[in-house]
Amino acid sequence: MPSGKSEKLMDLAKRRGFIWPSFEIYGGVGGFYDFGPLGSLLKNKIIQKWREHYVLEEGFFEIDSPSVMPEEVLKASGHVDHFIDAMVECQKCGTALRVADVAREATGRDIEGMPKGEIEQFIERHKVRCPDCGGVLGKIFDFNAMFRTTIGPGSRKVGYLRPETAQGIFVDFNRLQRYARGRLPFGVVQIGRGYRNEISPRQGIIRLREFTMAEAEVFFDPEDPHHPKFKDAANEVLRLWLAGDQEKGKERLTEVTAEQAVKKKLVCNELMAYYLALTKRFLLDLGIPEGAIRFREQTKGQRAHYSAETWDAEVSTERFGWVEVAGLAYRTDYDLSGHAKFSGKDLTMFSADKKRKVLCHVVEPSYGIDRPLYCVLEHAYAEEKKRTYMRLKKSLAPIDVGVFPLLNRDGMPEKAREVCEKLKREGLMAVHDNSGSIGRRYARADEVGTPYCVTVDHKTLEDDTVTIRDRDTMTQIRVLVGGLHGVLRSLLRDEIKFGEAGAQVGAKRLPEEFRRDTP
RNA sequence: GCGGCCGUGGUCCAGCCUGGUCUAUGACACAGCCUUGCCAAGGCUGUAACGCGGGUUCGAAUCCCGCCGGCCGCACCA
Repeated sequence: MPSGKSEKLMDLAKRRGFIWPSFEIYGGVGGFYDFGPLGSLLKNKIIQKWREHYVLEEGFFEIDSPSVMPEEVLKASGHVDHFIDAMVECQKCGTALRVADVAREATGRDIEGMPKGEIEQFIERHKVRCPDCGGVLGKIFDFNAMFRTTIGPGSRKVGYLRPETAQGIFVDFNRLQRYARGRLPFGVVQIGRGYRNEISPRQGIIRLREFTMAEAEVFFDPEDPHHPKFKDAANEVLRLWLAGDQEKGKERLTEVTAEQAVKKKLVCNELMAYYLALTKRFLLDLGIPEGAIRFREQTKGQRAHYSAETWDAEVSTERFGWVEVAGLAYRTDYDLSGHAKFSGKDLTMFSADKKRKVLCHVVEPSYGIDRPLYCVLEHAYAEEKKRTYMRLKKSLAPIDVGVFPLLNRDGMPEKAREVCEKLKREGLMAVHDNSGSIGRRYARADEVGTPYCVTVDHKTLEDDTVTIRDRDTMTQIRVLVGGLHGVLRSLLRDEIKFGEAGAQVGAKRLPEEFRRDTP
């Protein structure tokens, strides 16, 4: 058995079908992971929560655009030119190396960001050779981290797998702004896969070559960066790690409310502050504890080519330290201007309020889905004495309820199966399990975070009641089968307290108040 | 991509140095049956592995090479 907590978590995740290495029978490929049956359910629930915040609450428009994009789009977005590393190939042994690495190893100097021509001179002047075989280095070439492909037969039409879903939104801007009917700000979201051909992926599910992202582009008038519901978020406390403090090597966090952050100009505008607050709420909603959340301002050198200010939402993990789970970037008019220039189309918008044309600016809250999923698993993982269980939020648990017979005889298995089928028909994710002992079945359910277990026992056969066991407290209540679905539903939605949802187990008769079929 | 370590059933591991009774050890997990009146109990039975490819050898889990993958450090992470 593995010893560390994170090893045991990963063991559980693999064993029980949350996360698997992809293409395993062929030895696997780095940077790719499969979600197993439980992982898929969990991932979908996380996405569902995100939709609740951004599509329902914020009223943003969700679109779904292709993963393969023609070259022009990514030229305009700057990805073809900026999403790159300068590489050099050894003329003798043929290995490709990052120029900046070779140069640093050989000369101790950092040439990051140096123009291509100068790099070649630099290599020449310092006689930098291949660190593997000592061979002469060839021409500098760019390694673009996008996966390249061709569209249609032949190789004339170049395409790329999108590195972010955002560009699919920007290129639809004209149709979207018409859909928004002149109202600003408005937001558009897209949930989908993005692709980045990492040179060397590491850290399991944290650095993937193909991953799911949920991105929101909030379009606004740069002269009016207000959020209509800002007061709802104004008092949310944000823990900020300012760029200035990072540059000075200070670990200090600044705690301010969203409102203060704007007033003190720690954050560029009200919209940014609002979405920082919303991001915090989303993470809390996933069950990440408040103390494990912070916002780190990217320093100038860390920021993407399109960004004027970026905040990373980070979650503290045992295994990987602080993990970036979302990036909130002030993209200004970079993308719309770029696409306007490259396409020749007018991408301004007529503001119904201001009665004038506006070139929108963009604040982009962009979330990974895979990383938060890992964080959720790690924070939910709990060990108590001999018990291992996932303290997942009820609304995130892949399985809602397990249904077991107490014993495998006297018609209990049949009855349990019948109850399980009924719950499934009512729309609950219910699973039946009758192998091993009752204790083992509870343990199996605990391990994957199933919040409730229903047990059919002898009393069920007499009075049609079953017990419901609570995952976290291991206590039980007894309810009528007829009202079971309603009780479970209310429990799962946190509408009633467990102890008040049914009769105490051990009571000789079900008290009157619980003798009704629908609570 | 570099340097170091590593890769045996679902999981964790023994065996490797010192090739051969290895038709591969153990534990846990899983499936079936028995048992079982509520928290991983017990009994029996069963499924199941030497990362991939090449080489050395009469013979390779074991020695050598390449590839793939993993972990740690460096770098990268728009």
